[in-house]
Amino acid sequence: MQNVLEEVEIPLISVLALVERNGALVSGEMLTRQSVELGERLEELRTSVWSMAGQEFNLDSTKQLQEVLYEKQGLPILKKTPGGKPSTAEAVLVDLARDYDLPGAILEYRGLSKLKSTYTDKLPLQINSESGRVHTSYHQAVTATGRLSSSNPNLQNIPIKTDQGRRIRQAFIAGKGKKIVAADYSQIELRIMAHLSKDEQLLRAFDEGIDVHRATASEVFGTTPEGVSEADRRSAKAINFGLIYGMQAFGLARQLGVSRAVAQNYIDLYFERYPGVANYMNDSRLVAKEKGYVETVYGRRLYLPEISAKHAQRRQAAERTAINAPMQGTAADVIKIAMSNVQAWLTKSKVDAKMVMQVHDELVFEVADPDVEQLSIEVKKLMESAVNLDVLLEVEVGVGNNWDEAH
DNA sequence: AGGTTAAGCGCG
DNA sequence: AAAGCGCGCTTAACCT
Repeated sequence: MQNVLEEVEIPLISVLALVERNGALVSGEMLTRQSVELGERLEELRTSVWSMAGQEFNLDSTKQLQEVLYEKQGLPILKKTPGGKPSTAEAVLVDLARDYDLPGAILEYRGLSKLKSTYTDKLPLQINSESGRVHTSYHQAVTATGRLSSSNPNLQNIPIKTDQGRRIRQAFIAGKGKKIVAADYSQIELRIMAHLSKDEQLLRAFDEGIDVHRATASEVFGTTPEGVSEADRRSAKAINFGLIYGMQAFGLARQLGVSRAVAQNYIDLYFERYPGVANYMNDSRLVAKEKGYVETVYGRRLYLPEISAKHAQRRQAAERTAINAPMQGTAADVIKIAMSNVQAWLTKSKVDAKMVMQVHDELVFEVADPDVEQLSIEVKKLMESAVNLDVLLEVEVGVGNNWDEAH
């Protein structure tokens, strides 16, 4: 088994070097403009928070914020940090925002501040003056699961979830006469869960090419697929993601804002409908305990010494890792194989295209206009056929003038 | 002054 | 927050 990984990891070294050298073209001007706008907005928010709080303080200071919220304003302490201090984390402030004005304003400030300090301020400074591009470093031997990591700058956490965040992504552009092509594996970890668990119901869902969250919702909540409400689909999506991470009723309840009993009921129903998945979860824990490690489809191992720990919290954490690592790790193996195959094709085909980024389940290319169609077709084919599992892999390809448009 | 940790949050 | 997995970066707080 080990040699399977060597066949992937060793050629990948040169692919990664090439991707790093290619670099991503980023418009420093666009980002700098956004920094100015964000600065003005943050200034307004700061003043408004100060007036709500009845005092001036440093919004970036956790300590001062704790004093203002919990001592001066007397808001209830819902959770504490591991260090025993009252927490001001996002999830806590979202809770508090239902009953008070201040937490919401703090959250807006925090969100925008993060975008400015990490992205719009910093990325322009990291543009290489010769290439006009940002050249990240990809690390092949950092993560526990076999994923790559990216640093200086990290291009695997560029914003996308908010409108302001997407504006940052819009600064990742294609050169003159070129396009950005982004190719994403669709639901790859869930598909791998279907492969590993051999659950008939889940395999069939992917075979039929249907919306898997909708299918889960219809199974768990006992409706027809067409009759699934938006809320039920959202719950099913949370269940599906939660399963990949080894989440239990407590966490699902928190995620969905329902009681623990209701969450437990959802999980019970799920395992009833997808018995193969239930077995797989149990087997993962057992295998980890017996062998001391778990492995991906291609034999990448993760040793879990704490799987037999007396300390329940640590043991349970190891159990969650035992469940998650084979899925996350197999997905990582798959995209690495795809990257090697895609680069081999790029090199011999002479299309005017470069692989410029990898973001866990996504590959990003910069492609000359005339070659966009050919590259899109070929990359989709190579990614979907990188490996042969019991479940189909599906890749979605998007094209645009910038990274945001390509999604 | 400079390094490390804690808290928080961006992404898959 | 985490009884939800994997990362890296920023600021403040803490320490030598």
